[in-house]
Formats: sequence, C-alpha cells, structure tokens
Amino acid sequence: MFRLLKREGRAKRGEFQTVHGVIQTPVFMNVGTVAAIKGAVSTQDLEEIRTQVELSNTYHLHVRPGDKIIKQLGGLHRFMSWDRPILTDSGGFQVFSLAGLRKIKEEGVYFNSHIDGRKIFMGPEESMQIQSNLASTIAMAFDECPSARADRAYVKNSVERTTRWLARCKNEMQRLNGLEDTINRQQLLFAINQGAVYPDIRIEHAKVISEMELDGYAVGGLAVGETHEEMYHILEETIPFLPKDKPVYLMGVGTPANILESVERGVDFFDCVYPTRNGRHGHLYTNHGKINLFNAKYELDSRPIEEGCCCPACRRYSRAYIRHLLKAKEMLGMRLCVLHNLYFYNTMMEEIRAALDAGEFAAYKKQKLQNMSQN
RNA sequence: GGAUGGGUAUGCCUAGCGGCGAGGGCAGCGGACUGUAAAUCCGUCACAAAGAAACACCGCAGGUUCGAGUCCUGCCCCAUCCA
Repeated sequence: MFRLLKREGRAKRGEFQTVHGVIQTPVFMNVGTVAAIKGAVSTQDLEEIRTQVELSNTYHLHVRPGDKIIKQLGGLHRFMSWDRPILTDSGGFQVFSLAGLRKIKEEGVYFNSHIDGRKIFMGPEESMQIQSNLASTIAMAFDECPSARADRAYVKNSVERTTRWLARCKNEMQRLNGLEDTINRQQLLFAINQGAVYPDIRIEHAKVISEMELDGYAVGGLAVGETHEEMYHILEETIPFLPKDKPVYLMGVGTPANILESVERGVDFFDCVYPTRNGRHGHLYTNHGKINLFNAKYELDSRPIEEGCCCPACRRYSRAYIRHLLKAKEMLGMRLCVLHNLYFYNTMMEEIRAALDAGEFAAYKKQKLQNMSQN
C-alpha cells in the first residue's frame, strides 16, 4: 500500500496506493471542508493546478447537505465530480474548534449545529458511518484534539479516551467495509496521535496505536497554539514510534517552512487552510516571501504575483489588477489568489519530491527557506 | 420670492433631541489567521497625549442656560416642492 521509494535522513519519498489512484508523497492535500474549495475553485481548476488529494469534513457534510443524501447520490466522488483520492477528516477537530458548542462524553460528543443550533451526537461509530456514506478514500479516526494549553492530567485522560475511540472506529470501519451496500468497501482508516506538548504521552500513545494496525498514522493536535520549536520537537520525539511502513500525516500544518521542516522529520501528508484562507484574504505566497496584495504599494505594480510562475493568475494578470479585484470584492480576485497559493503549495511539494528523488532535499530545503525569508 | 427638510470630525453617509471631551457605518491604511462557525476578525482613522492636564469652526454669528451639537434669533449654503 505505502511504498517507500527513497530516504534522506528521516525524510521519505513514497507512493501510496488507493482505490482512487496513487498518491505521490510527500503530498499537500487541498482543503475543501464542505466539499468545495472556498474561492470558487472547480474540479477543472484543481486538475490544472495538479492537486492530488482533496480533503473534506465529516461534521460539515453531515450537517449539510447530509451524508445520507451524498450516499444516495453515489458518494462524495460522484457528488463533487472528483475521481481522485479524497480524505475526510473525522469531525474530531470540530470537537476543538467548536468548543463553545459541544460536550464531550465517553460515548462521543454532543454538538449544537453551527448552522441551526440543533443537537447532533457524534461518536466513533457515527463518524465512521458518515465517512462510509461519504465513501472517501481515506477516513480519519474520531479523536479529541485537546488545546495546547490543556494541562497534563486533562491531556492524559483525553488521549486514553481517544485510544478507546480508535478501537471502536476500527471495528466499525471493518464492519462497514464488509457491508454489501457500502460504496467504497476498501475505505482506509488513519489513526491520530495526540498528547499535546507532552512527549511521554505522545510516545506512549504512538506505541499503543502502532500495534492496532491502521492504514496510516496522523499526528494531530499540533499548530494549535504551541511554538514552532515545540511542534518540531514533538515530531522528532513521536514519529520514530510510529510504524515505518505506514504514511505519517501531520494534520492541519502548515506554512511552507513548517512543511519543509516536517518533511525532514518524516512527515508524508499535509493539509492546511492557509493557502485558501490567506488567498481569500489577499496574502500570497511567493519564493521571495509572502505578500499582501491589499497593501497600497501594489497599486501600480504591473508584475505578476510571482515572475515565472505558471499558475492561472500569474500567466495573465498583474498584481495591480488582482489588487483592484480584491478591493472591489470581485470574486475573481479571491479565486485567482486561491489558485496561485494552491499552485504554490502543490508545486513546492513537487519540488520536494524531485529533490528527494535526486537525494538533494537538504540543499533544496536550505535554499527554499533562504529565498522565502527575503521579504 | 415662498414653503418644507437638512448642514455632525481627515473623503462619504449617519446617530444624537440640555451633561458630548460626539456613537456607528462605508472608504482609506495596517495587521492577524495552521485537521475552515473565517470573502472573517482586529487595530488605526482631527490635534495632542499617560498629565488632574491638554483640548477640536458639530455651516456662520449672536443669545438663553450652571452647562448648547441639541433651545431661541439672524445669516449662509444644500435638497425638494410651489410661484
């Protein structure tokens, strides 16, 4: 399933086989929480900017339009017209991000819908059933993502519950994959390591879940308030205790620099809202650092966002024009910015893979970081 | 010429109905955002300034009052209507 092609230190170049095609790793998954990449991005756009995997969310799609409706329509792939891999997050992150709207119990989590306030219960079994209905390529285990500021006792408790939840997820997923009317009967399941910034809890949890034989292993609960150094330290401490023959997914991360540092520490999968959200907010990634197109200094700038960039925005439009679109709140402005940023991320991942293939990742990383810090 | 309604800070719009050192919105300028409750949020937006000390033309000029953006008088503009 996961084939290791090359190693450089802890960094890995691999291929992950799925029923929806092969994923070349390291990979950045493009985030489309509600089965849409915000910013009016179409499937055709994603093909053009060479997206490999799209990410959607269990909680959001359960609330609207409803996973049963998506199942009736043939699953998420058919629904959104995307035939390549899709990873669905389990709703675990919403336990964290919707903190004001939920209550955690052993059986699962009681949410109040952020759309209409109605009560929703989601536990490990429900999350698996929803993800099975969505028929994503990869399902994520239902976890709790504790805050970086949570104290040790809370985190220990929470992680132990997440482990019990993982066992339930695995059983339920096996059951669902065995059912006749399941759309994707080869749906994969990734476990999620937690433990906040406590290395011993992380390591202990990594050991326990490694023995449970999942298809991949995520590191969750990072980039939620701790420093970059703490995050890198946790990755260094934890990843060695995850299975060597399974992909490692760092959830929700991150900046281009975060990705380069994390690839070096053994991460294979990434996802982050930065390229899409920052794009919508006019913040653009370039090889010379990040620029904010809303700034007055770009008013008369007739250059593309980045010289030499082949994305749909840079091939035709100037910074001044895109700035105007953003200021005029024209949708095209956001769209072009989101496409540029996703293209930047997807292209950087291609460069990373090429560098790993060539055994030159260390040099590539150093050069890329140096370039990007110029601004 | 008459009637009515208005003129509020750096651009525009607006709250205000005797305690205002004047509230809000837009525009402008800047920032934040890491498994997306986010095309969102925050700051700034007269001058000066951490001081019981400084201090704005609320169209203009007077007046009433302890106190006026608010009330009164006159004037100047703007809008609409009528001659």
